[in-house]
Amino acid sequence: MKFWSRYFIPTLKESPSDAEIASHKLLIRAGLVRKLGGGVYTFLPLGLRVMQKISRICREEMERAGAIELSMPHIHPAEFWADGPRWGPVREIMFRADSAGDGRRAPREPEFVLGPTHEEVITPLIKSEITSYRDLPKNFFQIGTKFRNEIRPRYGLMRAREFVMMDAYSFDADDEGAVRSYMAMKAAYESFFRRIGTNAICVEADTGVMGGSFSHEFMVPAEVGDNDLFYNEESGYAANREKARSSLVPEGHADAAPAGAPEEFPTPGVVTIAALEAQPHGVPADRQFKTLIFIGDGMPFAVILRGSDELEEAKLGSLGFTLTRPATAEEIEPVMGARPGSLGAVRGTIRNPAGLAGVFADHAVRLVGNGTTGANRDGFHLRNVNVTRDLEITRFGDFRRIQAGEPDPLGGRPLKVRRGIEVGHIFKLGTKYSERLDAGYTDDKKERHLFVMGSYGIGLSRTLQAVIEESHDKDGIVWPWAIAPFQVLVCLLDPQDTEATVIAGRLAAAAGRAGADVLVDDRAERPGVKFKDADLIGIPLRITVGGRGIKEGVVEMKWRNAPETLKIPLDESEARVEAAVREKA
RNA sequence: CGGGGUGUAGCUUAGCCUGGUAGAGCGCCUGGUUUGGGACCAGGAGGUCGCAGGUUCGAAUCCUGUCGCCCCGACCA
Repeated sequence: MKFWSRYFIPTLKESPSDAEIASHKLLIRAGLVRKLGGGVYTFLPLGLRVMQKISRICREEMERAGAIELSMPHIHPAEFWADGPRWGPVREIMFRADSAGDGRRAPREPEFVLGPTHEEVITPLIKSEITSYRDLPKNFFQIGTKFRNEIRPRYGLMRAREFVMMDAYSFDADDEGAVRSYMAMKAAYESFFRRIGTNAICVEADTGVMGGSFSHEFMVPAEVGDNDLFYNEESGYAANREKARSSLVPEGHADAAPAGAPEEFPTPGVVTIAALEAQPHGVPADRQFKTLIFIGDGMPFAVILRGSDELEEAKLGSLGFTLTRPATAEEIEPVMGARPGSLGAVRGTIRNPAGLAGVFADHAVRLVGNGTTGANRDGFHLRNVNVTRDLEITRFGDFRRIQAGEPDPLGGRPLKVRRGIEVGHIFKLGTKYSERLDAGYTDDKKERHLFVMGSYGIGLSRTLQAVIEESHDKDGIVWPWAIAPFQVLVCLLDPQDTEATVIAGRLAAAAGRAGADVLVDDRAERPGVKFKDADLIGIPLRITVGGRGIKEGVVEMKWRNAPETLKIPLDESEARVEAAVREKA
């Protein structure tokens, strides 16, 4: 039990000017956190209590799923990262942790870095500690601080430079085992998010810089989220934008009947889809082929889309290049024979086909019959172009950015879209890390195999804020019971009144006996101030003890998420409070 | 890192364009009146106007630089 007057809950009437979104304002106004610098926050007592509750539930669910807790260092010798597979892409977000030197010079290369995640630390550890199939599978997790020098920290804890994360790493003997570990984590995540009272949705996700074979994200729906998720409740399909597919091309689709042979026609100055759409040419965008050239690991390749579609660049990851970027006009011309705006993939028109690593077409281009594309000759296009007959396609794939309303890939129902906050991510890594670090075990036939790994993360501090974003009203936070910093607030309106103080003490004790964390507002403030603060900090159950009620022989019970105030006769009050708490807990 | 914005008391801010003694609200302290949804009255403390140069008789205000913070983009839990 805590007394407000002796505790520390610095609430604010006004939001600081640097807070933009509701949850960020409330974090600060309700006295949960204070900013130290950009993306760096102190957890005040109330915020810490919520973090601890979230962490505890997370720990319980991870342990229940068979994961084992450990704790790895926050500073890592830099060579652990230099030896790893992703030093390049990750180093720009890593903090270096060197000796400060003489203040003028710092070592050119970092000696230590602050851990942004721990694959590079745990894999060598397990490599040296686990050598036999008898010790597999294993799944290790930890809950602690991560450091990432985000290019742009934002929205309070939502994207911070220092944040609290649960990260877990599974090691299995084979792929089948790795899938089992992955599924166990997926179930643990679902249970965790449900228990803390958030409505996180699991979606198919892109693996990004982590690499690996497949992945899911857990998203809390919110307007301020920075990711679009496409879904259909009936089919159960859900994926984030980078991964979302739709089934635009019907099963058994055949090319349209050719209207004739491809025919070159002059299009001086026409270098955009829109220009070709306009008169005098009048070719609708969805009858055009869009030909984009990228460089993948140093080699140019082409991507073909419908003129009306946009490329989803993340989907190029499926091509297997480790690094892709758009090609420059200077790189394109020698290979294609023309500059951007006049490009195409019609057989025989590419100047140096051997110079291309491939021509990859989005499935949707198959819908284009007798289309128009660049002639690989500046100022000319080709009409009557048909996919199978005319285009030089290495293979089809999913490359386009999808739109809400398109048919979902499972049942063809319209996809809906909404914004979401990514709070958790699970990856099936496969052998990417174990291969690079040569981490493996010996099986019962004395043969050596690589560990098949998975890695799993939940942004716990981000989750805290996502819950606020999801659960607040105009007056303040509405905490779910399980993670509320206190579950019961006994609001003692007049702490000078001895009788009321005694009653408040008894009710607080009763709530505590029933298992609630209790806060007693014993401040010498006016009732209005106390009520406003109570709503702001969002304690689920408020018990008001005041002179007016006592005169009537009642105390009042009010749930934060319900409008009505219940009057409870004094002689029943302790039992009623206990019962209310037990029902929740 | 590119683009935009902003920096004045613990918080929210006015003043800046058009240079001339730095103002308000909230919060805080004292006294009084109040006391069931952010009370009222009176008094008070608190600011080298982010920092460094420059222009000027004189700079919060104009100029240059620099730093912090916020927003938009790529990235992420």
